[in-house]
Amino acid sequence: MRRKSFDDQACGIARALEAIGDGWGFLILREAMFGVDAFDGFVERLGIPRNTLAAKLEGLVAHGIMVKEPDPEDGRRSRYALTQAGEELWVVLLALQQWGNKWRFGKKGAPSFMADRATRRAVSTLVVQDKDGTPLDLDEVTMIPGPSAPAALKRIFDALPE
Amino acid sequence: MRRKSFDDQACGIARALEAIGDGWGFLILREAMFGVDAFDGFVERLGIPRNTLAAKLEGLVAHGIMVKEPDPEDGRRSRYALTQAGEELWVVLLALQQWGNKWRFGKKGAPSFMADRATRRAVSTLVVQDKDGTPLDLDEVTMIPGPSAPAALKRIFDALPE
DNA sequence: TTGAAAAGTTCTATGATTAGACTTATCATT
DNA sequence: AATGATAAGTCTAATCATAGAACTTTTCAA
Repeated sequence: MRRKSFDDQACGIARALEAIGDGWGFLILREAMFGVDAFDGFVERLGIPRNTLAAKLEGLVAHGIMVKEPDPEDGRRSRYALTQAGEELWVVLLALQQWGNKWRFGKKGAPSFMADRATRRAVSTLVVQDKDGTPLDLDEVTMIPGPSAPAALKRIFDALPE
Repeated sequence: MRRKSFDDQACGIARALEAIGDGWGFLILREAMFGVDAFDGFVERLGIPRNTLAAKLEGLVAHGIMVKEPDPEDGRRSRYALTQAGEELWVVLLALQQWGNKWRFGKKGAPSFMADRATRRAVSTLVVQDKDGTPLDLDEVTMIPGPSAPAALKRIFDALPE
């Protein structure tokens, strides 16, 4: 059955996930951020089935994360590029990578990481902080309704445990 | 058909996605981070089918992101709690939320956001920076093979365009 | 002109997801 | 002690998405 839509949820996380699609979406973005822009490029790098890729790219374009344009130098090609919104997703990918590199490779350590192109030093670890720059822990943070939140949502947040 | 595994990919992003599972995985984590710890709690908050939830929770536990333990005060209940690894995923959720809040709610603005529990001010926007604290842009960053990278992977990185 | 490359589309088999009814064990109430 | 309600799943059926591979169409290069 069709997967339930996350988009109705009044939550940026759900909306972001709806736009990206699924795991393939993240991996397509990863490749796009590091140079791939051709259909067959994604197929080769990811091993994704062609029909699946076509559907995922269509979704990313529909959600304004990528744009599709004909290659001016080769009429056979299409080029897929990140929009501004798409580029800004690199923070999400970095967060995923830092977590995966820390927790999913044992003592061998990570086989790859993002680094400053100039110095070739790893990008620094993301930290969550206060407006004043004080680092925050998960238990110091809560979810708060914004100005546009419907009353029902506010009640939910008031009822939050912990 | 069974979705292709991302786990073989020598990349922290793919490994993280494999562990989290899919969109439901992220949403389950979101709820777990803000107080939900019971099976029915997830069902009610997410509207997720019970069998799907059972499968997702099993996956999260198997990957060391959550733990399942009997409730000492009520023999009917199980409690699902985040492990250290699971808690550290909140950076990923925050990145997703900040992106979704910025790009997916139009001019209405976001209906909810993460805030400092004490001051009730929004957590500050995540910034990618250099080891020295200099902010970095996507085009100043590249993917680099780590010490444990197999030779084949190093060749791939050498061949990276841009 | 012939062949290869690029970007999809089409096809089939199979696994995954959904919704809702059902089961089992435990708790609370009479 | 019996009854009903809760909690956490399991089971079943229909529907959907995915994988894998072959196929089509357009464009380029030799």
